[in-house]
Amino acid sequence: MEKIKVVFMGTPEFSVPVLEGLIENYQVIGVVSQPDRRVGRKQEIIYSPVKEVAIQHHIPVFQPEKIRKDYEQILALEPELIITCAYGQIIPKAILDYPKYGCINVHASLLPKLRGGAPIHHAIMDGYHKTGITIMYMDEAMDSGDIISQRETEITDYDTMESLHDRLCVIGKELLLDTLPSIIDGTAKRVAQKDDEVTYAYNIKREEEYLDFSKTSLELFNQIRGLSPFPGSSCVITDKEFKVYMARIEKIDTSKSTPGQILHIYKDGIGIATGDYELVLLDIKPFGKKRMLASSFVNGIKKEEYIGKVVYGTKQGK
RNA sequence: CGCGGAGUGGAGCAGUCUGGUAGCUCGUCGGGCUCAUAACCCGAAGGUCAUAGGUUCAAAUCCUGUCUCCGCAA
Repeated sequence: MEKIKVVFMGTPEFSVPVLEGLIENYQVIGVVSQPDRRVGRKQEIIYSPVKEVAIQHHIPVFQPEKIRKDYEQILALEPELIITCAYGQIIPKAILDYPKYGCINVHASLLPKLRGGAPIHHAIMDGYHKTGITIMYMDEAMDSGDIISQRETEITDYDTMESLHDRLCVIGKELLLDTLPSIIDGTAKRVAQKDDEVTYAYNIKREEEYLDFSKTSLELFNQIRGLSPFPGSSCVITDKEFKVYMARIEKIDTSKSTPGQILHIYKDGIGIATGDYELVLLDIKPFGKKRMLASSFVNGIKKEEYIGKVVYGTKQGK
């Protein structure tokens, strides 16, 4: 049997297992990824993870600045099937209508929940207890097309954005490979999304990283885990900026304390008052330093200089 | 050359301004106490102070170059 000609569109690490799965089983004739950006302190050009994989397999890479206008090269490949996964741009109708077997998207949530660019972060931040992968037909809006298949995974208290990401990208690969045969032979189901159940998961904005200690300990706990390790949650302790990557909740009523006040220096972390219970920061990165366990950080400080001080979300928080 | 921070025993820090004996909190190892312990007591090991050069009687400390790590901005 001749292999179907597939074009893959994706950018970050999340898309890599999906692409690799396609390369093993289908004929990937082209890869589309976001344009190279200058990254880091030295403004070096780093290729996207998807582009790296494509180069390794000698697959042509296309990086249009705006695919809405610049898509002729992609159609010229004559793809029979297009798979997208965290590509980062809206695909124009001219592309959607072209392939014989359609344009299929792999999305990291149980649609119609969490439409948008940061479904993994938001699944944890917004307190979801389960999430998953959706395979769907694309339409011209964001993540709103008909659903073909879904697969769930539980979110535990130990999950971070990183652990959930790593699990979901494997599920995404498996579910896509399990689903594609039915798409190709025309037996795939096609279920419209329920409009009244839609929620959104927009890309994380800078201000969503700041920790507001007047919130509840659970909200803060979810925020920290949902942003760990990237981009991380931020706060300011004794005038120095910190990133926070993990915390735990200590069941001490702190509703009468000033939110953000440091109540205890524990052996494993820094105990801070929130809107309800104490939140203990466990895994942090002080300004200019490497990421470290809070137990290590605590070894290097004079406790009496910290206890009683108030922690803010930003320097402007004062 | 976009802006800024940092490199000191295994970990986290102080010491640097004002040059003069390598310090603190942990960890590790040995011993003690204890029914027991992540608790407590006693003791020990472990550091070319990122790196190269310069100034000096003397450099972790002052000057210059280099490397590495980190935050911001993009």
